[in-house]
Amino acid sequence: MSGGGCSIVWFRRDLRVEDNPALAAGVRAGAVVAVFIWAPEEEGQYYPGRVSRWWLKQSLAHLDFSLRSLGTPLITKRSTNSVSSLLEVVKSTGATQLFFNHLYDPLSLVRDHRAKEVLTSQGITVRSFNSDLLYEPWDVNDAHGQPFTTFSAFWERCLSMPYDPQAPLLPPKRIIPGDASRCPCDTLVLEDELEKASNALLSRAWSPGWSNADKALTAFINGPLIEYSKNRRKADSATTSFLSPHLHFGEVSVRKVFHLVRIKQVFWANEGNKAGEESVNLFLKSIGLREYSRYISFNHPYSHERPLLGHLKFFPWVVNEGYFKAWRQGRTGYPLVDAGMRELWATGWLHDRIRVVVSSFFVKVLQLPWRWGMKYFWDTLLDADLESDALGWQYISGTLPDGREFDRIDNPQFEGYKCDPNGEYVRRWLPELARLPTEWIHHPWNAPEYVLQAAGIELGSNYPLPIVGIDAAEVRLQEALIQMWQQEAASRAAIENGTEEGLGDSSESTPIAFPQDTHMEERPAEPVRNNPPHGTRRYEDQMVPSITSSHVRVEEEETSSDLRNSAADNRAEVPINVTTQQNARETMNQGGLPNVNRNPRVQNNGTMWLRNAAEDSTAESSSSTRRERDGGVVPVWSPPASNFSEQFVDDENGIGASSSYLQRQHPQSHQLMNWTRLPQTG
DNA sequence: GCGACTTTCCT
DNA sequence: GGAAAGTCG
Repeated sequence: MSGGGCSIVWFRRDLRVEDNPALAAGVRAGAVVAVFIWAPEEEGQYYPGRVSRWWLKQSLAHLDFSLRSLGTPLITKRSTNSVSSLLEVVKSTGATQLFFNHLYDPLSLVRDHRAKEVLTSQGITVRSFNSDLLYEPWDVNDAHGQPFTTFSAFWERCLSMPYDPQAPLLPPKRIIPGDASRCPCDTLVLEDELEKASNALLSRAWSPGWSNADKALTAFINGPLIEYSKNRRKADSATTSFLSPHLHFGEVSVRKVFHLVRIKQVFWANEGNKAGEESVNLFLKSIGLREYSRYISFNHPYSHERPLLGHLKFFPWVVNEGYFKAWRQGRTGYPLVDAGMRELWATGWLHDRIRVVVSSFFVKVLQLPWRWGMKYFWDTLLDADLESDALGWQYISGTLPDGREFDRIDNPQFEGYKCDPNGEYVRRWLPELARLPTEWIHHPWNAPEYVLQAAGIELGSNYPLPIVGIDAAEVRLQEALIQMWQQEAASRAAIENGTEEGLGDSSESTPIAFPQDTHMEERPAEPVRNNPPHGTRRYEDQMVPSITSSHVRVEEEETSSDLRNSAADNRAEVPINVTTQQNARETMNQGGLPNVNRNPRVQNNGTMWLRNAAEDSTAESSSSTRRERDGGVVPVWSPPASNFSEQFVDDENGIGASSSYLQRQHPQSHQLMNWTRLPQTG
């Protein structure tokens, strides 16, 4: 089937040689050229953060080493357009086939579709595989063939599928190298000099790379796993798997994790070890959440930027950059929150429990827009993962059908005594509180003066008073919710009266720009593509390793005068409606190929992203276009799933959305956007 | 062992 | 808010 030419194996977030179906297919087909394309500008505002790039750098080196020892190097390419780079690689190597593994974030869905389309039209055989999930999202449906809308139902179904997830594949024994002599490597600069210093400590704690991932997995299964149900909610103990960054980059196959863990479970079940059995269930559940994040992303590609429940769109977020800064710097006056934020700042890592605490505090107490928090996580987490983080923040924000109630505030004081009962975690990250007795460690504002004095604490001076009181936060939250429902009702009424135009551009439903003064993303008014490819962007927040010296950074709050203006620039782009060529005719009337592209940042990407989707998705074409099993298969718009539309915000626009910014961009508002299958081949 | 009550957890 | 699990008489 190889027909003489070699195969390109396109590595992305599957940086492993074991259980890698795309690589296996390439090896089976003959000579292989392995390629990794670094095109971060394609990610828009989700340009990978410093620690994430550090990880990637190590992981690529590791993969290159492994591939070389099997017979072929990893060719790295620096690009601003993955698809055209692929095409160049194909041409310069004379390849006739392209293999890659699926990804499910909205950007990849569109990019990969385009890659298939473009390369197929050049006569290249393109095949793609599932390597990232136990089951492809389109294979997990309810009795009516509809996607699930709650996690537990979804996961129950996954665990009771009639067929097991595929057994992991062994690594190839050797790889016949394709001719890459005319396809030189680009050097990827994934960290600059400044970042190197900040990154130096990371390698003490972490070992990226697929074989290290494998070791981490084995160590976890033979160690902490059995106690997982007991220990998993202690902030400070090394009882979690620490697999998440490995999983993010696909260094370890989730199917291998699943199989090994299941084997252990059977073993413990036979021993009658109930705790061990339960531990496996709980651990698998966290694997299930990762699956679910892809599932949600696939079925609702806007979930990283818009609440899945429509009414949350009307929540009056507190746009207060001072709060945001205090949260980032761990200066909120709530010890558990501050300890967590400083750990994140210093290490790029947070225990899952602490992520819940700090993000819940962010949304419920500070009432800052959840997407700011999500973006900060993206910039700082070692395991930053768009799908998982979007799911996490939506859960915390109460914007999922089965998420937390929005009106309930988690009290960091009580949470503190649950996950850090002895205050050790707080003392480690907040040295200024180190001498405070455990009795007060999670609520120093209640401590008697003499206790504080003895501990060397002066509240408001060397440790802040609570930035917002819980009681005040509760009151404000109730008021905000009342306002939200009023807005929602008003908007609903306006739509029913057909006067939605009249409501104008209410700021509540306008996406709120990520503050620009945080140095975590590209500087304002400077399109990404004009940035130097790397390096010169500043990550000041992350670069202050000294915790104690950081507090007195009294920077003036430049309240960004043009939040409204920058909203347009910061909103992540919207995937366009894409179809296969075979089905292009059916959907052509929807403007399947965009002719409008108002986002200066994505002009180079041409047709990949579309700011103004007004032309798309009239969704009249209810063509749930079934695809052939093999070859250039793509996600397409699917017909509206009317039974959801009452509950979910329509992915393009919320139910009851007023004529906001979004509304104007997406006048056809009542269809649930959905991607159908990007089927597995091979 | 059992029912009423309390606490914990929920993606 | 409601299920599930723990606790006490």
